[in-house]
Amino acid sequence: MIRVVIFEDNKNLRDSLAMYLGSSEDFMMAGAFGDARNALWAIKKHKPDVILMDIQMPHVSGLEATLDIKKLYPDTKILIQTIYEDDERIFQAICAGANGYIVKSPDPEVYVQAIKDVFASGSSLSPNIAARVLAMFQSQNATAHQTFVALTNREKEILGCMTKGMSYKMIADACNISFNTVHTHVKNIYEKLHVNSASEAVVKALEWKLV
Amino acid sequence: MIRVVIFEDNKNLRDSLAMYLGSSEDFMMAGAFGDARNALWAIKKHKPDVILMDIQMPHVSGLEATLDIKKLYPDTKILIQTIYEDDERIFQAICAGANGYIVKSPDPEVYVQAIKDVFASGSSLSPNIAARVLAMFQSQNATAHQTFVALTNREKEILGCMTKGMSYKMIADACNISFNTVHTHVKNIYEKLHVNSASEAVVKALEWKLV
DNA sequence: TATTTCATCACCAATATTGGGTATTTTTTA
DNA sequence: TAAAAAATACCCAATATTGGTGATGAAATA
Repeated sequence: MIRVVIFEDNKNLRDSLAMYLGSSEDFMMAGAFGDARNALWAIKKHKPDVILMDIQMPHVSGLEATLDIKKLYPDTKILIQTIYEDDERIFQAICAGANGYIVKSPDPEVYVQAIKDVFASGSSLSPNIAARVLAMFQSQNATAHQTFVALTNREKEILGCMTKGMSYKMIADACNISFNTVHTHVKNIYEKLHVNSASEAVVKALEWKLV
Repeated sequence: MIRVVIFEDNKNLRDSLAMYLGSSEDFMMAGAFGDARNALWAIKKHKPDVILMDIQMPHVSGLEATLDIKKLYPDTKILIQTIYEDDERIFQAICAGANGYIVKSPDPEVYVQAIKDVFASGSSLSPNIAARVLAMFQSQNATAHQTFVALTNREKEILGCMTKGMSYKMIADACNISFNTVHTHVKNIYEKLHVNSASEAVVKALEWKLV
């Protein structure tokens, strides 16, 4: 049996979920709470295997609670359930240590399956959440713009120096060219990148993985 | 009906999958191939909605094929199916543009559900693959340094402006403070970050996710 | 071969940044 | 409530950056 604790501020949903899960032989409902203020105490007392956690709750958000719980009980699986599908919230939830993220559904079997998956395999993502996660993952490791910004080798080298915070003088020294030549290259880089300061150039260089 | 093409070198599995999916009213089996050498031609001809792609295949690996297909047909969903669950392969598959990643299963319903999910929601991940992806995601976005660099809110705000390439003047304007105050904050930021130029500060801000 | 691109260098002038110091007010914390 | 931290602001001087123009030789390209 999987010991489950629920944090969900909507009383209706909380009660129906508790009843539905409690009536199953696979689950042992260890507690259901309307907010996460006493979450740590509840975890300590009820020792759940899986926690079903709403994001939007009064007093303490589900993300904060997740962070706190994971610090003390890293092995307890936390399944975020929410109506929000924006990248920012998904991102925060994952970084807080969530083991799964499902969108609220009227079908209780969705919860049953997700809890079982989290318990057995360590994770569960709704298909549309999975799509967002993969997209974020891809964009973090993207190499898209390289083709569109044609920096010469020297320019890339100098831009690389700039991302290390080097001044014109230092770059000139490192590349064995004159200060004025560095200046010229920098001007060309700025034009190609459509920027007009070192900071902007550095940000683009890192974002677009030009160096 | 969802048009499906299969690339799978194991003839037994390929044939049984084709038969199983073909007998369903939800799917239209548009082709099943033992390797991906003529993948692009096959896609062009059969115009599938979803491609079931094995990783380990003779001649051309499923990852290479995925990369090639996604370049020309970015909207065609590619579902990787494999026995491998190592991080490296999962990582490569995602970066190649895969929309889903499922572990081979003896239960054909697993494929049915995964294909439907990919088609409807854009993605599908086996629970244990999802766990690996989340773990990679978390480690990539580890926020170790935050605790050690105590920037005030105002300082973070100004550092944020700097990552957008704004000058002191622009920052002063945006934050409704004087040029001199911006100067003071910048000096404090540089001291806390142990840097002495905007570029360096911006790089650290991005690397350490301080903004 | 003619042309274009790349890498190099120089000069000038305007503007921006950086580092130093000092100081007041407000907010937070002990 | 007293002390500390944060946010505000100003001054000065040295240095760095930015944008402009112009130019040369080498290498790649058409």
